[in-house]
Amino acid sequence: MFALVDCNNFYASCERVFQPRLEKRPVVVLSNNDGCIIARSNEAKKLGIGMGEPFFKVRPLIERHGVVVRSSNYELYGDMSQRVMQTLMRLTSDVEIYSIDEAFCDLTGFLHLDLEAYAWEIKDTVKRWTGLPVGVGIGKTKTLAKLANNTAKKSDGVTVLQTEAMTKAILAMTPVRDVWGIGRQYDKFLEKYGIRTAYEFAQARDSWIRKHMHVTGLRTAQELRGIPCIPLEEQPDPKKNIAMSRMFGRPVTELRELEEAIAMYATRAAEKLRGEGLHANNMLVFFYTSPFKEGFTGASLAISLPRATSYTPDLVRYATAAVRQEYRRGNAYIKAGLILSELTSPAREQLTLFDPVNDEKRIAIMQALDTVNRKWGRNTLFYAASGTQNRWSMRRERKSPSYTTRISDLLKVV
DNA sequence: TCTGGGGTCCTAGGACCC
DNA sequence: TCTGGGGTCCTAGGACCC
Repeated sequence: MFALVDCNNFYASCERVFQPRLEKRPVVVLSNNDGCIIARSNEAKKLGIGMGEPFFKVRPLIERHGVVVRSSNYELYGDMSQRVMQTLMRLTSDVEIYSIDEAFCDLTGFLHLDLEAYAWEIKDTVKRWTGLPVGVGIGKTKTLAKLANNTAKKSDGVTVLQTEAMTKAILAMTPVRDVWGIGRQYDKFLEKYGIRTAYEFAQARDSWIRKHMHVTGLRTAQELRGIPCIPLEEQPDPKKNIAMSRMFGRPVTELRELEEAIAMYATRAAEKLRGEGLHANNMLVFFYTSPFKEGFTGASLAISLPRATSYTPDLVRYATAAVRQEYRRGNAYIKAGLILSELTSPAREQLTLFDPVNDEKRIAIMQALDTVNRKWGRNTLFYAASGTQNRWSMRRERKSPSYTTRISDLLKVV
């Protein structure tokens, strides 16, 4: 048996923990650059504010109903997420952190318990220790636990798929697009063949599913039938890509600003890379103008690095060179970014024959840099290439304080 | 005027090898 | 009458997830 624990309206709920006056009020959280709606409290959902909708489109509705709007505050959400995960690890043994607001638990060692009571204990404890509401779904496979969690959200917060009959009943009630692994395209496809519910999908012929939806689709069907195909993964696999991209706060036309931005993204990506203990062999640099406007254009350049590296100055140099090569005067760029790929572990890399590089010195410099920035905050030390003004940086006009991660933002009780 | 960011897996098809 | 068989590696693109 697996449990899926999922925080309700996670970002919106995080905002509420430290501002209880937002309780019962509609709250939404915006994406980076204050562009789209990415989280909504139940009250906001009821008003008809859709997930992913551009802020400017729903703005009249939001103002009419006095909806509370927040820019996203990942410092806060990341820290609250850790608290939830730590709580779960105290309550059960095997936990897979699936996303910032969700975790799977393997309940193999807990089958002697009353699972429903146990689910309630998880829910109540997380609420008490972190202030966040969660839903708990339990089923024979991860896909069924997900499904149960879906149901839990609509009822009182806990659903356990104990018996075959109950599982079947819930499958028959669930639209197939709500199944984990079935997205918009497959939903459309399945509808053509008259498959509308999770139950109907689970009944489809294996060879037919395999042919049209490949092995992943077949796995999903098997899981719905109660046959586990997707194991719990406690240790995350090493990352295969590290990306860093942002929309600009306003269009960028100057080469120098574009270079600054990409230098900053390269710096941040290099930090992530070192955090994973990996080196990159490949870099993709891209930037483009607005796809919503006439004359949409952009550039992307893949660079095969001559030597695997996580050394910030190297990455900054290649990234800015790519920008200089592909930049075209007269374009108003709205977004830029880079992706590091072919990540390898330094221990098993091939050195080039004539390698003039003093690795020890470079490693020591990066360690010092990371240590200072960890202790004193991001960008305490930074490369001049990323500029000092950053007029292009993203908008975050309605951000709440970093209550749990900055001493200056601590909540004051007066 | 204003439309997010970061990931994974799978397959088909081409290039190439013996 | 009618062009072998069996592989690997790589990439682009499509699907999905949160």
